[in-house]
Amino acid sequence: MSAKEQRQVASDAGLSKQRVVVEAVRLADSEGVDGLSMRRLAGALGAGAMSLYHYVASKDELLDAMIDIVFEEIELPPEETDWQSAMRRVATSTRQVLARHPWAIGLMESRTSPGPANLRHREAFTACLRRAGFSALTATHANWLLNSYVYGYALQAASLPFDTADELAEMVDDVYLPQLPPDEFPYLNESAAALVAAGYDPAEEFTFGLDLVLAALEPLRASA
Amino acid sequence: MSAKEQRQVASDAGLSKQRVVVEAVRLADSEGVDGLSMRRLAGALGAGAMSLYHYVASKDELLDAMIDIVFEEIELPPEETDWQSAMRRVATSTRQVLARHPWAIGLMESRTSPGPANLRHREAFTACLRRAGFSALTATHANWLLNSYVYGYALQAASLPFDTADELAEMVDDVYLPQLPPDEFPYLNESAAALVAAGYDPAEEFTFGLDLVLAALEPLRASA
DNA sequence: CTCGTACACCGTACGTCGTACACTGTACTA
DNA sequence: TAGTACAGTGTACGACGTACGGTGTACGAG
Repeated sequence: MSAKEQRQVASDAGLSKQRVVVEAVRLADSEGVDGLSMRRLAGALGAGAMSLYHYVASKDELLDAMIDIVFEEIELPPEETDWQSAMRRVATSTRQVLARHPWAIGLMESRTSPGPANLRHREAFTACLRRAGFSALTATHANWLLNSYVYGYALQAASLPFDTADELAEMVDDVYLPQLPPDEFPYLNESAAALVAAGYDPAEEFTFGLDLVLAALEPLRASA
Repeated sequence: MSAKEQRQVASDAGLSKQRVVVEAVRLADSEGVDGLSMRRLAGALGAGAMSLYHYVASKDELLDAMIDIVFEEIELPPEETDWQSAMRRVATSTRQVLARHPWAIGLMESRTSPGPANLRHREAFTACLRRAGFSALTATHANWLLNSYVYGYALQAASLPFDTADELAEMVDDVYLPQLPPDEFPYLNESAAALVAAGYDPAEEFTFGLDLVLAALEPLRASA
């Protein structure tokens, strides 16, 4: 039996790096990244804590692998459409994935080496921009700008406790206004009132900035 | 002796919430947020670990207070200039502060309630936009867009191990290219080469996106 | 001058964490 | 059948956050 077949059998019945990391992501999703410990993870897998170290060198490596799984979930830019539609797809997908795994945002800051899925993603991303007529340098700029917007948006969204217009209205009345004296924070009070009055939907906020950024980038590409 | 005077004396000699939090920020800056423990913090202050709990209810509250100190360091928008210059000042200051305290970025995701400095900052920020002629709704959009860009930029920058053109060139040759097979990652290879050839300076990247975003927002304000 | 009270501060202890290390059992090779 | 490799584990160590029950000193009341 070859080493590969052994690996195959092992992954059918017992543990495997894939299984460990996937379960870790699930645990972090449901309990938060602070609730993810090697012992709890092992418990969820029906194994002893130390068994995990046969598939992961350390918890740090586990976290790196978890981040790369998150990147795997992000759509790659489709090749058959115009660059703006493609980027919109990627950006939207990224936002959704990061909303699903909010712990990933905070983790990205501290880990420096990108995983394979991350690299594949960057390659496809710049490929799309280059094909659309951006120079290598401008594509780098666009890359930074778009990613900054998406990550920053996800970061802000993760620290907000509401997702819909109704939840927002509720929070404004029950939580925000009580702690915002109108004489000290006139503009925030005005904003809060205006948002509630307009039926402001936080879900649409993302599109606004994204469209603005894409439109601003359009004239920078050397049209084919 | 009034309670206030007592507090004054105490802050001259012994501990105080201010001293605790400031030292915690210093520790997180030098050792990373993982290196910040109540015991080590107490040690740095020449006190016992449990003494800290007279000034801070829990480590979570300490982290919240640390974040608010970071917001205190960010410049408020000056009132005497045009809105673009003001926003540029704020954005640049935010970027610098977050570069000084990279741990703060990852912390923002998990803590939901904004501190007083954060609120003051938001108020001044929207005030500036409203005075420049943006509607309350558009000001909210601009707020999201600008903050997303700045936070996202800081997040990406924090996970990069280089700050100057020279360091970049060194990293490209020694670390990136060796792990990027040209046939699998043609565009990343091209980009890396183009950046090094152009003497690309990462420090200037921030300005590019910021200017683009500001210019894109300009037509959205109802000119006075 | 003494006592009671308040409060800043701390020592100890508990449960949990990551993980080093030495150990099982099982499966396959020779 | 003996040997080897390796998946999986049990125990133990040092560090963590923090509950709890102390100390000591400062000060107003008697």
